[in-house]
Amino acid sequence: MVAADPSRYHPSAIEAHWQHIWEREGLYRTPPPRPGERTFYALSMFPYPSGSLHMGHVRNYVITDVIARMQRLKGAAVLHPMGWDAFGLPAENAAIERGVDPADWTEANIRSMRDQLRSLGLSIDWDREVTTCHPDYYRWTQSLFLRLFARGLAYRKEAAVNWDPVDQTVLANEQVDAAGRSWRSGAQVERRLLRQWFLGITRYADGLLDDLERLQGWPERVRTMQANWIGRSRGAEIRFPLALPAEAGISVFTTRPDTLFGVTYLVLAPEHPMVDSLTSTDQAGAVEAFRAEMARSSARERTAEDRPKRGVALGGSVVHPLTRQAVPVWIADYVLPEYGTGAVMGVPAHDARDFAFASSHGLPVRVVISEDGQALADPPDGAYVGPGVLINSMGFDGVASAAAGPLITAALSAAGLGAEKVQYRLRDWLISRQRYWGCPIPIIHCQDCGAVPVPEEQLPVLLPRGVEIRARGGSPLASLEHWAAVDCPCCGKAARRETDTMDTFMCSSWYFLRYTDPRNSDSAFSSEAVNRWMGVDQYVGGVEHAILHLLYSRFLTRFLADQNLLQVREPFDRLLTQGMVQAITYRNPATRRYIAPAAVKDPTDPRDPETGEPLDTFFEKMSKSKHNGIDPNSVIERYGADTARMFILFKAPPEKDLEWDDADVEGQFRFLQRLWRQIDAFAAAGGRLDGQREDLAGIPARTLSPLDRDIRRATHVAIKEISQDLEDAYQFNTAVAELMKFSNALADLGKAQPAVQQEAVATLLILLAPFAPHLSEELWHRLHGPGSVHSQRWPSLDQDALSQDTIPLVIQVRGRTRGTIQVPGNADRATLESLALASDLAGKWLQGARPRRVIVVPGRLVNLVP
RNA sequence: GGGGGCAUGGCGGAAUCGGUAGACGCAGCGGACUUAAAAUCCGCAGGCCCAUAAGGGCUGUAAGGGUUCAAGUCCCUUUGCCCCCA
Repeated sequence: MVAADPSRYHPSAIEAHWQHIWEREGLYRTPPPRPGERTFYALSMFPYPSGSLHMGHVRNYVITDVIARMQRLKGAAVLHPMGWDAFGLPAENAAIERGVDPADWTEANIRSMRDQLRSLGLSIDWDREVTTCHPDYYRWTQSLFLRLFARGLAYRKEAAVNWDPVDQTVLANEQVDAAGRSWRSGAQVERRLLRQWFLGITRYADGLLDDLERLQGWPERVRTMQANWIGRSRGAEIRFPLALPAEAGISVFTTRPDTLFGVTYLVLAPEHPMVDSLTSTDQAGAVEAFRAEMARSSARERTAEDRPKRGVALGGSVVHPLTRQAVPVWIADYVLPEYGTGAVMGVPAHDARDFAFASSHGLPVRVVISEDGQALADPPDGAYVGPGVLINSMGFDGVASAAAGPLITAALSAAGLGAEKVQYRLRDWLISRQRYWGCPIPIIHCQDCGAVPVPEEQLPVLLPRGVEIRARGGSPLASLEHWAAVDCPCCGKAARRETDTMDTFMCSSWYFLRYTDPRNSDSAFSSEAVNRWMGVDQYVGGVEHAILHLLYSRFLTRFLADQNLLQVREPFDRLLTQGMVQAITYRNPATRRYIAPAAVKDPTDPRDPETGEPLDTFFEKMSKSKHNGIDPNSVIERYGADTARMFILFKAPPEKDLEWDDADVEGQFRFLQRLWRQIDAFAAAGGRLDGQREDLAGIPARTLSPLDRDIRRATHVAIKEISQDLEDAYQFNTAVAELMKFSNALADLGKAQPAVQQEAVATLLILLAPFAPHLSEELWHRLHGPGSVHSQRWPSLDQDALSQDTIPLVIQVRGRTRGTIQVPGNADRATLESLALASDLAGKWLQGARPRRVIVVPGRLVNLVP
């Protein structure tokens, strides 16, 4: 308890006080769950330690904290940890720009962010903190890599990769945006051929796709996004031989084998190995020039749909597998080497992209499907992609297109020129990064033995300290001879370490497993601990991780389950994707410059402080460039963490975007002050929460005075509504509204009998505890409540307390509401009908007519239909 | 282009299985307290219309249509916005 000025609410005084006490007493240390005890794993996506907490973090962690606190009150053993996604480029960029050591920079950021997190009053067990850049963590990331390597799921291959010329590193496809720019540096990404490490996620594609259906606790749209990303399509692989009956040829994948007879050309990726042998001498120059140009542009650029499809004929041709006619071969920008077989068959009549390509290059269009089976009189003016009946297709004419695919595939199969095939959009996961500040890949390259794993007992392969990091020139580790030079663990000869580090998504794809057993030095986690806590009951984070982080985590969880290292195959049972925190933004429409809100004098008529021009206003995600960021520290300093928490929860439902509004923050602060005064008045009148409390549940509601009964009803309505709001869909906004209603209903609290007062106040403080943990704890102690408010039991609902002698009944006439009458709360249908018919409202609106039909909804309404 | 979602007062948002639309809050207005202001407390409040008033009527959930005793909620069409994939 804090002494100063007891009648006023001073959050700054009480919050630090209670944070200190909770920590000292270990209130939030995860209890070892007893046998049979219900466990609950509440997890927030751990942050990158950038050094400053922003409002998006606050929203994320407050949501998870409310859930964790509520589960504790409901008697569960709760795991609610926090950690740091601590490898990554910003630390390295800081090293380049300011010469600081990435490790020092990261540690300092973690310290300051940890302090900021503490000031929010989160019920986190800090003893379980996990930091991915610490050797005692990344030792196990390396071990995980070696497990994958041992099963052939980590492998090296030469690949055309996305090269970021600014950050001097390779990027995964997912890290390149639609405009072909790096997600981090914003640079135009180039394509290069490099030998890189990959993880075989495609081997798990079917399982990852099929099990999405079972993730009923995930938002539909996240599951859809993952399904699209995996992109399974069924079709056929078809071989176009160079000549018959020759063996060799070009294989294509198509989802439309039914259009095979419409093929008028073939297109290869410029990088396809067959390009040289199919290029005629007179086309050699044009082909070479085109390939050189393609090497400079990214995959996204090449396939962008709004630009013309460019290509060059090679001069050579292949043979159609069924018609045996010659098919000319082209190369074009829109075919990518790593996609399918790197070659597609061109069917301009039935594919929009092929039609566009054929039109601009004068290639013939051959219609083989028509809606009614009749041949078309005129050449089509666009591709027909719908179903129909085959024409011009040799023996397949008249067959429905849906049935034709398997028939044609079977014919090809018989000829040894094709087979059914399932194709995925998902690629294997490229994890090599030519950077310093990441987890070293524990591999040694030996002239004789090849890629040799570092023996498990030699892990971790420590990241060397004191390394000079330059802006350009690839991996800093590669030039570190004393580090890279080692003996081969197999043959003992001089060998060289792998100098690439891992994609940080690798580190963040298993951290939730480490939390269950964070200090284990013998293994990544014990099976006992991991199986006791996994899967995560509630995962909370931003929707920006809907694809990558969540898919990678699912993949590694499945892999470890296959290794019998854990029992669950899916890591996250329920997922909540919280909306962005937005703030008001001002922009001068003429200059397109953003104006800081502080510089705008009159928000009702916002004008440019320099020119006086009127400004556009809208809500956008907080960011430095838009000058609209709100610093959580300043909000906490001014109003306290409890107000910030309440505001964020109340202002919008958790999955929707939230518009920051200072006036609403103020309003929330006022509510907490009002609550404080309310409880203070109760205390001043001698109210306490210690000692034996009378059990009101046994006393029938009708024996209480009307006021006692009203207050009890408000108490139990609050229990019912708030429990419901926190049960299935997390509706924190309406839960806070119910707390306000409850408080408003206690205006005459002091006139109620002591037992009713005590029940109301204790209930109010316990229901409030997950939302405003400091305020509720302080008031609980002022009233001499036993122990901590956070160690109480969630109040249980007394149905009888909700009962009312009379309730309003809506009278409708012909479905239109005409008013209400008071009826006994327990009246049956017949009584309700006769009361409704006898009412003044019925008399007025029916004017003596007898209703033809009467609909009675007990407890709600009676509808009279004349 | 394909897939998914959303649209409710001046604003953020409520509304269980179709059953009094606008809970709760912000902003606003009126009153009390005060020398005054702030703070606090009490009250009003979707729109339009009638009435001196008490009160009453009509209308209203992007637009249009449908199902139903009853539609913000279900179905169809249109428009606008957002997200994902191309």
